Amino acid sequence: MKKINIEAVAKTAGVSTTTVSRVINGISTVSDANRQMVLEAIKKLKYHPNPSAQRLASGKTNTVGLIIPRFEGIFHSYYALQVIKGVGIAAERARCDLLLHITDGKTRPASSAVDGIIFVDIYGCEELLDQTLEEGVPTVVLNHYMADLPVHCVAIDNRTAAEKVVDFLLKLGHQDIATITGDLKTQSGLDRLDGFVKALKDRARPAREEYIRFGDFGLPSARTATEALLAMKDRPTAIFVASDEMAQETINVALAKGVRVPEELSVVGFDDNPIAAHGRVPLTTVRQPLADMGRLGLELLLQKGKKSAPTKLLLPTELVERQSCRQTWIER
Amino acid sequence: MKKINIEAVAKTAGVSTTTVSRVINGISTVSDANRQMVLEAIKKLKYHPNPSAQRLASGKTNTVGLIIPRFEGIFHSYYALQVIKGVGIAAERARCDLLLHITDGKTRPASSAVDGIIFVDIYGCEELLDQTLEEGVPTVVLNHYMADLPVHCVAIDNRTAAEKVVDFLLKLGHQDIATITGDLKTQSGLDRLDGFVKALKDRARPAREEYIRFGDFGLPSARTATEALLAMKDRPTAIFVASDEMAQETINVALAKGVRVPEELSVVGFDDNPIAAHGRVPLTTVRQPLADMGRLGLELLLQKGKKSAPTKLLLPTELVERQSCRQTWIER
DNA sequence: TTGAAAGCGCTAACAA
DNA sequence: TTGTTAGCGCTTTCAA
Repeated sequence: MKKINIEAVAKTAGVSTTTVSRVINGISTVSDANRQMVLEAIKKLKYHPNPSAQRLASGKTNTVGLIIPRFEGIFHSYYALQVIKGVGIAAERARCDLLLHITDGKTRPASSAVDGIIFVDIYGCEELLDQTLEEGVPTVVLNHYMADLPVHCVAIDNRTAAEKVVDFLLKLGHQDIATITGDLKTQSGLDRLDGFVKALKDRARPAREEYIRFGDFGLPSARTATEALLAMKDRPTAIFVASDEMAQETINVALAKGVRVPEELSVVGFDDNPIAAHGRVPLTTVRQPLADMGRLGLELLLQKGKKSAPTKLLLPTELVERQSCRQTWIER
Repeated sequence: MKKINIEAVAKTAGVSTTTVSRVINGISTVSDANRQMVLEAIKKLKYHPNPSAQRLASGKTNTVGLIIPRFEGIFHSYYALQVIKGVGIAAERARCDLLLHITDGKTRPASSAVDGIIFVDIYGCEELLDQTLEEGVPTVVLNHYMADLPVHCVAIDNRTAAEKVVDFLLKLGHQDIATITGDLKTQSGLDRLDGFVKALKDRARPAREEYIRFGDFGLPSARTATEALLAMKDRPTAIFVASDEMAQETINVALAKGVRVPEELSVVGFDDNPIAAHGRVPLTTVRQPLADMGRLGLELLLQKGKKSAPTKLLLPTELVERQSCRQTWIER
């Protein structure tokens, strides 16, 4: 049993290896007759080109490194898998290999192993990012907008999203709007709060300080915050919660205390986590295009490479109205 | 600026490329003096071996393909990311590259691109599996025990887990135990039901047919099933639900109907999804070693290769007692 | 439109 | 313990 390599194909097709290579790579300067012969030989021998050899000879890896920071939160969140899915499907479509690297912030794929690198979030990987930029590896950062660094970014427009939520609640007649934040060490947590505060300020309805409660995306923090909010003498009529999971907990706490949702309390979440659509009170929330973020990240990397100026994409969100919010004037 | 390859290192170190190669690959037949020189040269030049060249020359890819079937369910589940994490961390430790491939069941990495392949679940990828086995690529299937095929498997012992749950509930004094199943098209769904039924039968307490309600891992199905169960004249005192998410919904429905949990109804879930620990009623559930499953899968692939007979691993689960179950005799 | 031949960067006999 | 040398399988100039 002989090895099936490009030479074997060339021999059975009666052409040179160069011609076979041309057919494989879709280079047009091959006569139809020869192309047919080669194609048949390939099929007959069940030939598959050896990727390592292709890469070595061409200098192109056709591979993108996908780096996931190894902090626990990311493995419990809804979003990481959605982003991976987006990147993965785009990669399959582009016939590009994905090198998955779950990192502790120290290791990453060798530059010569990839044409580019995608960071899914950057938390704990700042050094790695500096390295790749220094080495000139084309790089995209997802879900974290880095204004200062010369790197492609695709992120969610959390501020505008928060603004939309505020406007939505104001339009429903709410005067007393509170928020339960996410982890302010994360950009999403911070931006959602900033957007909330700024929106209220811009609309001459500055947020009361006691209406801002700090959570960390964890359920216990949501519980505590909600309890504090509901125990207030002049408690809010609406709460903007920084994640759907937390918002679910807010609803649970409210209902347990006999506070009806949405009749007495409106709640808005963030994520459009499918679990939120089916809970006791279908949650009004903000949908983020997570899979799109992944897809765009890959496409950006493939198109731009390192040539162009860093592209910064801020993806729009969409408010999904379900049944956890209510107009205040209905009950007046 | 010259290219930094193994020859450049050899030159600055004053040795042959072979010696450099030996140092890189940790082959011991190198004098300490030379080793030092080489190491210094590597550091000085910031040299990184070219993986494609290494692979081509050695015939070993040092790469494992990780195949994820592209059906929606898998991206909404808690488990996929945990398994990926397990595989990923083990791969980082073994200094082995992971080729992530999200597939529609048609495409997969070329055999020559990987030393082996791991399927995370097999749903929709049966053909691909046949191909890899036929081509003699070392293969591991995770989360699906395939008794007949000569392939390494690492899965969860769902039957025994269900049995444990039954024994636990029986010990608490429950006579009327119901179950809400997962999607019976999945192996986990099916095995959890089988284990449940068999356990009751073995203990001479055969399950009543009306106490078996069919869900599909989706929240609406859990809601419907729970409502039906609670509406029964002689409703069960305990329900074993095939996933934590569904179990949460069961609790929600029960509480909404004024059925207290655990006082009037005990509920056991499956997964140990972190969200279940923090809900309104901390959920008693079954913990599956998902990350371990991933890790073991990779280690198995690396150790065994295709040489040995197929290894079939069934990982044990652990019952995590929280507060959603209660002894019946307390309230009597 | 075709093919000969020179690498791509590395590993592994083999000989010294 | 070291180095020489012949590939690994492919791409790509260059000349025909």
